[in-house]
Amino acid sequence: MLKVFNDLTMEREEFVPLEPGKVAMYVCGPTVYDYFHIGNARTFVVFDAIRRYLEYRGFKVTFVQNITDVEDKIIRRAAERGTSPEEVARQYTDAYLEDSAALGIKPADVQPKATEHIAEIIDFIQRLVDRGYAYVVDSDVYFDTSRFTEYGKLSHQSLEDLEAGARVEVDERKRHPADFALWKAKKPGEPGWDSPWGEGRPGWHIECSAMSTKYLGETIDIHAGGADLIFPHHENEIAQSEAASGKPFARYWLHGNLLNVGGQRMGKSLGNFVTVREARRQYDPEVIRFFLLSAHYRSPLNYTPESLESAKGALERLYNAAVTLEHLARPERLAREQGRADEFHARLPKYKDQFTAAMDDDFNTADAISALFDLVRDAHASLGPDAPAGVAAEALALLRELGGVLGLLGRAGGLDDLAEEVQSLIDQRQAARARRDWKESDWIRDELAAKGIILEDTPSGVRWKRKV
RNA sequence: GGCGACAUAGCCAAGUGGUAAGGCAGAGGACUGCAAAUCCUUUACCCCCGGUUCGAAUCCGGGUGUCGCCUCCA
Repeated sequence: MLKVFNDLTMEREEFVPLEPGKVAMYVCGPTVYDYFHIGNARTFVVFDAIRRYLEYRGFKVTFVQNITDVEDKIIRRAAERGTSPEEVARQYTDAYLEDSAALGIKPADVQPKATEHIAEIIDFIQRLVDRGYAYVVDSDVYFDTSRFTEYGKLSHQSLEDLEAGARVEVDERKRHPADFALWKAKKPGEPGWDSPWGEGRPGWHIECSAMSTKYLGETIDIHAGGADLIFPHHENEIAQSEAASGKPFARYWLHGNLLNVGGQRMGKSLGNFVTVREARRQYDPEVIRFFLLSAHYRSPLNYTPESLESAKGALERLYNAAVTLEHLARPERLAREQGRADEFHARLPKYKDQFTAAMDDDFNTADAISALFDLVRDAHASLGPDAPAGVAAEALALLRELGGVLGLLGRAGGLDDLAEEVQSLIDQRQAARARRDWKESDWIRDELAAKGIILEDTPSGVRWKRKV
């Protein structure tokens, strides 16, 4: 039974989608004004893994993620650079898609952009105005939070609590400090679209309500994002959507914890961030992905160079196992040993169950990964050089299957044909070893290492792999 | 002030009542021409103090410390 922690109820609940077998899932995407950083990546990677697991579990998932391509920061960035907001948005949308692909994040089924849904957004706001949930001041439109009695149900705060926070900017034109803009009147030099209230652009929160409703319907199964979006963003989405439709907006609200650096939140404003782009120069993106999945998604996770190194070592161990298994799985091998391998073979389902149980438990990726390591250790210990190829092949298939659920080990195995030059060097080295010419032998090994080919002399013959 | 988390070995991190997973790093051993990979062995007064219980890292109460949200932010 799949259990998920629902931030709306603050409880772990059985996951039951509205329509059996189908999941409507919406994850808030990036505002494209800069490269995204590893902290942002944590959320995207985590919910990508969750999506993959739901699919693995047999659900037909419709995954929607927006791209916010009109917003204050984009406009500001464009002004700084003397270019247009469209240009800034285009550049960083491309960068976002490229970096996410590198992190192994599957493309969304629908990736709507705010600027391409202005008509839907205007309709949505109009509905709120008509129903008395929004009011117009000059050419701005605000949501009237006082009218929505359940306001605060996600962040578990009342309007009074929020007011007491005293960090709300005072704006005399708003009826309540917590009221937020649905439509912002155009200021000189800003992009704008015609609307019943004058030229302007949408507020941040409304796009998600409008686009989620358009592509997934009025009530969706899962709405997710980073924990920092709980308030005000998701609170506001609930208010807008439920005020407009009169129906529950999302059944399960999932939020990923933030990534810390030096015990503090990684954030643009703190200047302590590392973009995925930068990190990619130093680490294989799969290492970054592994690191981001190495803690439970609702736990804090601290970013340090050491933890990345640790992730690298761990991932290498998994890949080493894949290489070993692939060698053992070669069909031409003669298997002379059967006993231990048979017992191991019988244990394979256990590892799959272990993995599934961990993921069923509110997507415990850290625990699920440990099932991979348990499988790998058992495989190494149980499959000697003479183990049957079929068992090795099955173990490798399972490792790839489970790794794939997490978006890992995509390159597992895949012993491609070596370049002839490389193969002849290996042959030369074998000849040198046969005549105990260690100098020549070691020289060739170093030579290949420089090309990223690692040689290992094993009881069952020389074997090679690519450096991670 | 309000709302909410977190505190487990050198480091990272699972574990929601029954002898403390997993990874990284370290040490020793096996294998190897040497390596590499791998295997075996090895390292925890579970932040503190009370309480509940036959039994608590796990539940309750009280501390201490760290963090997040309450303003744009994944």
